[in-house]
Amino acid sequence: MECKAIEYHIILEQFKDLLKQNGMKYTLQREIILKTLFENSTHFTPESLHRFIRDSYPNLNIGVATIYRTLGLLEKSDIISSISFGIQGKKYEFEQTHHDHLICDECGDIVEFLDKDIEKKQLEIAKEFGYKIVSHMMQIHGICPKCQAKLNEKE
Amino acid sequence: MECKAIEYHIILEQFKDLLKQNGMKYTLQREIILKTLFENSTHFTPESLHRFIRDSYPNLNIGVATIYRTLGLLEKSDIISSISFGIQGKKYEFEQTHHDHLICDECGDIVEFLDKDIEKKQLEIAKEFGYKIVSHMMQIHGICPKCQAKLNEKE
DNA sequence: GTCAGTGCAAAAGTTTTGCATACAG
DNA sequence: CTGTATGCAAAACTTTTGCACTGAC
Repeated sequence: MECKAIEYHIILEQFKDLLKQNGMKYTLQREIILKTLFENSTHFTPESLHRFIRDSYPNLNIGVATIYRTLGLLEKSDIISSISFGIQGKKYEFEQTHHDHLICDECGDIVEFLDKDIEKKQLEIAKEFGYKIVSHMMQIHGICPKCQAKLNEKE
Repeated sequence: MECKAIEYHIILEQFKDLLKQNGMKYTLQREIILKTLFENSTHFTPESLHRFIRDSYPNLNIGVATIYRTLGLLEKSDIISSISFGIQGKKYEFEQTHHDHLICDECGDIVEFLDKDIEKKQLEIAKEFGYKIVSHMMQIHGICPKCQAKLNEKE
């Protein structure tokens, strides 16, 4: 917790600097969106993030447009990243160290993981085709243990 | 070429059988959609596929709804598969043997590849978390050699 | 003939844009 | 004060649905 709090201030300062450098303004809406993404390891869709913030800050009355605009800004600044999880649509998450996703197709549960061998292989493949790597992502879709149990019960 | 022609008939027969088995009908629209996806290794969005077919068969007058309905049907039947390529949206391709994608973020070019070591690792990871694997996918985003050259010229 | 499939158009979602107002710098 | 950011509502897209009609079986 302590650790996270410190990190957050660093992130916030970086964000403020970035805004200042680009002649942009630091606003309560932008901070709340950043904070919400930082504090919740959930993967938000623009719509779910909007709902979550409306519920958490009933007095704020934040608009959808602001959500979309800020998500775009944060993503372009590499502070958050987005991935499309198939039928669940595009989701955003705070950009921590890179990791991949294991997704349950039944309940939508998401496990994050990182495998060094795979990371290394990816670099090799990009090199082989002469590509300059920008990012990479991997998703494994499956059924989580809980849902497997549930499905077995039904039979 | 010869080889592809033979394969296509096999696929078409399988598709017809599948339709018959489920009390569904074999229609010209369905065949043309299947054929177009089979013959073009391009990754189509519903919209680009619609446009392509309208252009290729001006007399057919196929509706968007049919495109969406048929893509859904073909995907559910594991004849084609869909992936979301970030900003480029959801795209469909003929389901060949499994492979992954290397995508140029500049020009949208897509290279397909397969790496056995990564495939093996994915199975191990799923197992580790108790997931029953359904599918998996990997995307490496980068800049292709051509675009790298173009970008260098500009400077 | 029967019933699933189609095209069309309307509806439902999702994301973007224009504009007057609010508010950070 | 100035000009960027916001909320709102309209617009632009994308995808789904309802329905009368067509066409496969």
